[in-house]
Amino acid sequence: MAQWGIMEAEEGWRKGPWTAEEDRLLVEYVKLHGEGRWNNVARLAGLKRNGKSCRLRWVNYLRPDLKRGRITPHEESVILELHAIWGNRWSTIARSLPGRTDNEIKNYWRTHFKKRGKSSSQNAEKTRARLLRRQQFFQQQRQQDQLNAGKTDLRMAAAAFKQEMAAYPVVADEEAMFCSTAAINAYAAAATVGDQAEDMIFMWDGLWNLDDHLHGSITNKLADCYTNFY
DNA sequence: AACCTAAGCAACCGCGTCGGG
DNA sequence: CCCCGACGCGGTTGCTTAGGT
Repeated sequence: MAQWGIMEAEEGWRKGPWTAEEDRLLVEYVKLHGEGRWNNVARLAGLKRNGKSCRLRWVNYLRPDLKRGRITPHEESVILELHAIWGNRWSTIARSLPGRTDNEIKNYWRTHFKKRGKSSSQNAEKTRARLLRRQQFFQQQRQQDQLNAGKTDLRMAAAAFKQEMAAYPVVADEEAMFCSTAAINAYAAAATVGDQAEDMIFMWDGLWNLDDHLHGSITNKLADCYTNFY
């Protein structure tokens, strides 16, 4: 790959993509000296990389406990759930997903959930389709729980949410779209219960045009609603 | 087949925090 | 108490790949 080109900083540090040989040297270094003291790598391992670059390469790519492959639906749901709680604190979220890095989660979030402006209707369609798949997953996961839980407060929670939503201005710019775990779970729960799905669909739709600065407060309120479900 | 665009992802950068001297 | 180096985190960049026209 010619990504970034092959660069050398004025200090003599190499930049850009790592070669297999560099990877091997770094792995050898960590085997011998353990993680940390990254600024020693250049001296002890013969790498022309600064410590920061070495640490990043190790943490995000070379660590043996890293999980390869696609994010599973379960992991996706965890990401959504924790993002609703923690916001963009990717490292905090990553701690709950063994084998996944903050960088990976951040990239995943940005790619799948942080929707950008243009062709917004297309984006909306794609996201709704994704939501549907997610909903199917939740349906499987939670069906049993729902049956056991007595599936009571759904309509009440939806009504409460409608009331909350009415207190906030709606922004017509889909740039501000975001996903809320509470809404997703609520949606999934609604689908599980079936006859109350209409209210939950309203809940979801209400989230499409929220401005970013409302994210926190809305998320908290949704979390409250969500708590009421289970 | 050629071109275009969006998605995916590795890597960089800047900044904040922490601990040792 | 201050300074400085090491480290960690979140945001951003830009190249590659995949899919669509």
